[in-house]
Order: sequence, then C-alpha cells, then structure tokens
Amino acid sequence: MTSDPPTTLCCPPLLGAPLDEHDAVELAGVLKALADPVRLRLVSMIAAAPAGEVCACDLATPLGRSQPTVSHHLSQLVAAGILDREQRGRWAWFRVRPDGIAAVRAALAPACDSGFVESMLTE
Amino acid sequence: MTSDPPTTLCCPPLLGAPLDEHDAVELAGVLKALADPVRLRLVSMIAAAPAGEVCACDLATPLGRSQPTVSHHLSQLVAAGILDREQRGRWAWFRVRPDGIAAVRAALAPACDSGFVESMLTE
DNA sequence: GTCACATATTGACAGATGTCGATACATCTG
DNA sequence: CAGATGTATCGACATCTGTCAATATGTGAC
Repeated sequence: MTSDPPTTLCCPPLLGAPLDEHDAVELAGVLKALADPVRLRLVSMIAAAPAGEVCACDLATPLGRSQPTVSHHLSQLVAAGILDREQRGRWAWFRVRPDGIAAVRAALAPACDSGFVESMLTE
Repeated sequence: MTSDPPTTLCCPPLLGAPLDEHDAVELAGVLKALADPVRLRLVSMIAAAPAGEVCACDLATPLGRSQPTVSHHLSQLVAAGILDREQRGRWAWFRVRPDGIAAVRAALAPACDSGFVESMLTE
C-alpha cells in the first residue's frame, strides 16, 4: 500500500450526476489523502519550494512531527497520486504532481466545464 | 456541533505559500467533510436533483444506510458549510451551498488565480 | 567490508469515525 | 388532546487514523 504505482487519477463529476458507490469511494480516497493538516502543509511546503521540490530531510522539523510520521504521510500522498517521489542517493525528493490536485478540482467543478482538465494538464 | 451556524468558508491558498497550522486545520476540516463516500453521494444526489434540493426522507433508501446514519452525515455537511438545510413542516430539505464547494476548489487552485472566488459568490 | 546517515517499516496505543438500534424531539393531522 | 410520522440524539461498537519509539533497510563514504 505504501508504494502503489502512481495510478491514473480519477475524476468523476461530483456535481451534475449522482455518483455511484465505486466512483464515490475512489474520489473519497483522494480527498481523504488531502484531508489532514499535516499532509496539507506537506503539499503546500513542497509546492511553494523554490525549485518545486523538497528533500524529505527538510520536512520533519518545521512540521514538528517525527521522521516516521512524516514518512508515513508522504507515502499516503504518493499513493494517492498527489506527490511524486524521486530517490537521489540517500535522499528522497518530492514534488507536487501537476495532474493530482487538478483532478480533484475537476471532480469538484460546477458540473458543466469538463474538458478543462486537459488544458490543465497541457499547461 | 451538529447545528453550527453556517460559518463563512475558509479559503487559504494551498499552493503557492506554505500553510500555517491554523489554516491547514481549517481546510482539512472542510476536506474531511467531503472525504467520505456516503457524503459525496449525498452531495451529488442533492446537486443533481431537478430543483437542486432534496428531502431527507428520499436519501436513506437509495444509499442503503439507516436514517440516523444519513442524518449524521447531513449534519456534518451542513456544519462544514457544504449544504444548506431548510425545515418545511416536518420535512428537512437540503441544497448544495453555492459557495461551499467553490471555496474548496479555490483553496486548491494553481496558486495565482485568487479573486475568482468573488465572481463565484456574486454569480 | 564497515561505518554513518536518510528513509521506511513495525508494533503499539489513544483518539476519531462510520454505523446501527433504541429513543427522544418536533410537527402535522384528526 | 392523542396519534402518526419525519428527523435528531444517544449509546455502543468495530474499524480506521495519526502518532511515536524502536528497528530494519538502503545508500554513499571511507
């Protein structure tokens, strides 16, 4: 579960048509990954970093959490397709996956503007 | 907790600047309210309804959950500012709050397009 | 190979969460 | 008023989740 292959992200339309059980579980999974203060701060710290990427070694201290805890949260974000992980020597670097958050926003879109996801991905 | 006054919604920018603890907790709260399959289906069912509103009495059966469970989830969605509740006689009607989901989308926006929230609220 | 160090995994635990049956509350009807 | 009915609350329970200390794994340096 920790190292799921970065699956293609789901984006069932939340508004406009009733979600079936399967789509609801899928979307809830991604939202669950975001619905934690520590993970939100991780994402925002990485997104705001100068080069768009951060070494895991720089994350635990400013968050005030233990190294295993941060590692655990990072794994969840990667599994949910929100972060990308790259091993460089003994350091692990993380960056925000461009299509990750966009897919969530698309799922939460006001019903009619589908197709804007592609524009997001090709930006 | 069940009947919080529909608070003004938060929308700290997730990308672009590191969230502080407070903003992260606030945003995580709204996301948590959405991060459940049953609640997502509730929102989508209400949003997709012909008149944009649904009686609570029509929700339990199609979801396959008990009446108390559905009532509990509806309360959470109202408390999070995602749904509006209106009592009509002995029936409770729910509709999706227009600024609710929009605020979440705004918080997840690609950093630079703030200010579009107002256009959403004044629509 | 051996050591140092960055990260992941394990085990354990407290607290939160989803669920339902039973029950209380509120509102309409007669 | 009493009865019926829609909804909320309560109590209980199993499961999930966030957390850390301890330990394992992996990687570069010597």
